Amino acid sequence: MTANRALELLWRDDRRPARGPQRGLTVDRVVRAAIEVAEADGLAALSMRRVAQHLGVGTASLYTYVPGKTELEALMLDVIGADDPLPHERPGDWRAKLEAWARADWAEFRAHPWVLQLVNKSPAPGPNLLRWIDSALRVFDGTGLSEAEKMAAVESVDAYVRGLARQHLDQAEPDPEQDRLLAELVDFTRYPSLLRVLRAGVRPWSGDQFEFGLQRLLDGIAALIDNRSAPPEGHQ
Amino acid sequence: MTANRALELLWRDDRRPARGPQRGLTVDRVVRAAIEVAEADGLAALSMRRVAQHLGVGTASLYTYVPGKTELEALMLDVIGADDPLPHERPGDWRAKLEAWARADWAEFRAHPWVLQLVNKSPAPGPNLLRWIDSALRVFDGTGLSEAEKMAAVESVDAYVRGLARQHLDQAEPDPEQDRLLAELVDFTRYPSLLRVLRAGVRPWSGDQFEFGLQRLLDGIAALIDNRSAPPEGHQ
DNA sequence: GAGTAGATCGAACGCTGTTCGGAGTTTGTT
DNA sequence: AACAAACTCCGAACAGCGTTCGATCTACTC
Repeated sequence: MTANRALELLWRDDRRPARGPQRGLTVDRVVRAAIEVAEADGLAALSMRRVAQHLGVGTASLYTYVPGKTELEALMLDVIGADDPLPHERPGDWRAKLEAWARADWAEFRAHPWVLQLVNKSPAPGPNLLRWIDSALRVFDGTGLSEAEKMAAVESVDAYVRGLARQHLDQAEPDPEQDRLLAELVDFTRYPSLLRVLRAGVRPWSGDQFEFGLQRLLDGIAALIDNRSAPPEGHQ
Repeated sequence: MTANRALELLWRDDRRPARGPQRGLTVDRVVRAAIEVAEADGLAALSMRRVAQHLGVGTASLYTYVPGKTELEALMLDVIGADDPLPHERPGDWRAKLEAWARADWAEFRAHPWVLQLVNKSPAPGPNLLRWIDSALRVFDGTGLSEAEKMAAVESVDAYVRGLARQHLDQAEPDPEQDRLLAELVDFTRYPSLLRVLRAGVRPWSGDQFEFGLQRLLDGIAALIDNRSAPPEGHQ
């Protein structure tokens, strides 16, 4: 079962074998090399051959450190976020903490697109993921939310940030030639509401609207929390 | 430029050539065949060879209908959502319309995972996308939101639905054996908040929490709209 | 009828992740 | 000291991928 081997790797069960020649590398060096390739030339350029080449090693040798590419990707993901500050360590109340984390995550995805493309591909949870979930849940301590609501709130903000980052990522940069062709092919008067938005200078999926949705979502969570902590008053 | 050809295809600029033998297929049949393959065996099984085989045709022939796989995927995406009801056509006020659309989209992504995996990969906007954006924007007519805010609201809900659907999709189904191994490898007392949530019977990223985040986000948007439409009263 | 643009598609190119088997190295046991 | 087991390393190969090339055939224009 490949998922099990992934688990063991993620949780660093590296009992080294007793016999055989000494290893020339470590799992960690392989993972770091993979990250360097992805950072330099993008996720599309990440291949076992490239990673091996970067390490000055035969391709097949990688398979003594890592069972396959999927597991390597899972390790990359768990390593990359290890140094980020945790949500509960940030200053302020729950809202300030979550806000700061969301902005940092958003910035991270813009800076390292490959992380976003890899995210959610992991076959098993790693230490960093669990650490992060625990921290994010802790942010809601004392808010009066139920356990299910805490988890839901965390998932919601996470889903929003990732979803918007993905839309932004896959959005091609504006190309005048393509815009010209589009204007030529499409009768935009058929889309009056869209036309009004475009005329107002708004660029859909540009990422400019990140704060708007974040604030609305946090407003909604705040309203729920206020309702919970407010004493049952007169009406109703 | 491949994106331009994609645009022309999406907007059906099919000026057929004057000379040469008659074509055995149409772009539409190729796209439909591709969708059938993805529907049957998943996106991973979608290859030009598979599509050609499904049509009883040589692989290279596909390239007379479609410039490449990327463009074929773009066409698949534009075709698949063509029959869905548009947001502004649904009953009720803006909130009811958006809610109904979000639920339908969520259900669609669960039923046809390949759509989610392909989404945002399109090199150019198709008719269906523009039609949908226009309709979604129309939902906010008369709410007092600015054009930028309307677009932001649409993007937010869209990002949330897609983000959560992706998390749910890539979540492996629970495996007792793997859970056992995880429990063996991991000291869960290091993650007390997570432990409390799990003990409460909550399954993270199960998708059960879809409604929670949707309602919070819509609450936040509603609060903004109420503020806008409320007459400037005494205090403030 | 000649010329030509286009349709079809087998074969090949360069790429991918992965497996196999042989050669070399270290260790534990006898 | 000798041997066997266990392990590392890795060139070569396998099956699959998207795409291109070139030959062959077709149907239209002049």
